Amino acid sequence: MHEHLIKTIRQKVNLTDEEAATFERFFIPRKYRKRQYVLNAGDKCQYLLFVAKGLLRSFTVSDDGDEHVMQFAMEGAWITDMGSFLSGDDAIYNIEALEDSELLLLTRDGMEELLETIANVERYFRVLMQNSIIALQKRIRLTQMYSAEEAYLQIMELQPDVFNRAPLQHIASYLGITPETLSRIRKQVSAKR
Amino acid sequence: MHEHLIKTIRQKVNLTDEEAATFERFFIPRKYRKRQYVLNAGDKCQYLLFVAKGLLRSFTVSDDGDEHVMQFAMEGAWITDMGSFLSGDDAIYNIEALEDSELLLLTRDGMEELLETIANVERYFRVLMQNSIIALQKRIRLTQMYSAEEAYLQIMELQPDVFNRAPLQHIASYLGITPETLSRIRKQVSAKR
DNA sequence: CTTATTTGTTGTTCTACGTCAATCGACGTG
DNA sequence: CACGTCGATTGACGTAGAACAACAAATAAG
Repeated sequence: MHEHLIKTIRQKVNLTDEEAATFERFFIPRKYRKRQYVLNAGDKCQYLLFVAKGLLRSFTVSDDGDEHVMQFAMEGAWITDMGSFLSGDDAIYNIEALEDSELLLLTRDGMEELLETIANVERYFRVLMQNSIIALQKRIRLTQMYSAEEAYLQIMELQPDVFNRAPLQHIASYLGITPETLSRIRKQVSAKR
Repeated sequence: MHEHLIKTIRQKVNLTDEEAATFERFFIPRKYRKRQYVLNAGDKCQYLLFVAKGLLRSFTVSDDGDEHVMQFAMEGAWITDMGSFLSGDDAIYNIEALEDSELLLLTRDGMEELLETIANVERYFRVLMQNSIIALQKRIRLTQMYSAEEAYLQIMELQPDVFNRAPLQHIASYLGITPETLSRIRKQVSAKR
């Protein structure tokens, strides 16, 4: 279960075998069933999560009860409530397993210790964060410049691996549209070809 | 002009006076006039920019010629085309001075050298990136869960310093609405009180 | 001070998407 | 196997915001 983690890290920075072994030790493996919540908004987010297997979503719930998906995370991805994890504030996001999933959990203390123990870890996380920023900006442009249909076509073309696994209602939420609208878009798209 | 930079860094990590002096030396001070472009989409983005004074915007231009604002940056903020700066790809963003501005420019090589020379720099940038992620996620939720009017009211309440300085057309673009719609929203809002 | 240019406002019309409600199918559970 | 629940689809109708066009106000330029 940890091999995936090490392989992912080594795509961005070098780790000696010894370092890799140390690194692994800080992660708590845990399994979640489909529909199980990994984090509830309002709680403190205690972990940074690495997805070894499965699919998760993070989302907020607005006053009127509507859900708004922030992120999907599949194998090899990280997910957390960054604000809560880093600052100890109450979490604003919920995190839910959309499939049976295997996660590797890193606590705040664990992370701090890792950053101090292994030189390249600080660099790894910086690079990881940079890539997240690029992805988030891309996502902002997606809804800012494209119609719902165009945005839908783009994500399906560029990230089919995630979005073919996610339920339609959550894809709609991710795009900021209703399930009804997404359903109509899909109908139109399939009619066109 | 560099004092602001050092003060900003020291809000997040410790630097000895010696380190601070070294740090400063890597930054190229440069002034830009209002309306001047700091970066043109299509060029390589050579610098990470620290705003010592003034106000900038980064934005993309879509095929139909519409502009889409990604970010405003005022004193104390950083701005760049992250993808281009880090990977050497062509820039997709333009960066323009909205006021006469004083910037401190850091090259890619300069950044690498700084990361190697001063221990806490790596940490500083990681923390900076983390905060950017939190801010970007907040921004995504802004348009995902709120109406244009609510979103407008929120940014004006939460970041009045930036948004009271930025031209309305660019605020509209940031929110993903037309200038006409923003104008009507403002009229309604002011009528309500 | 006068004229251009840019930026913001207002009115009218149009459309993409939302809302509400009903239906159908796929699962999961007793 | 019947029933309840949940997810997706479809239809009818409503609305926020876009598009287009004209105008006003503010800035810049001569």
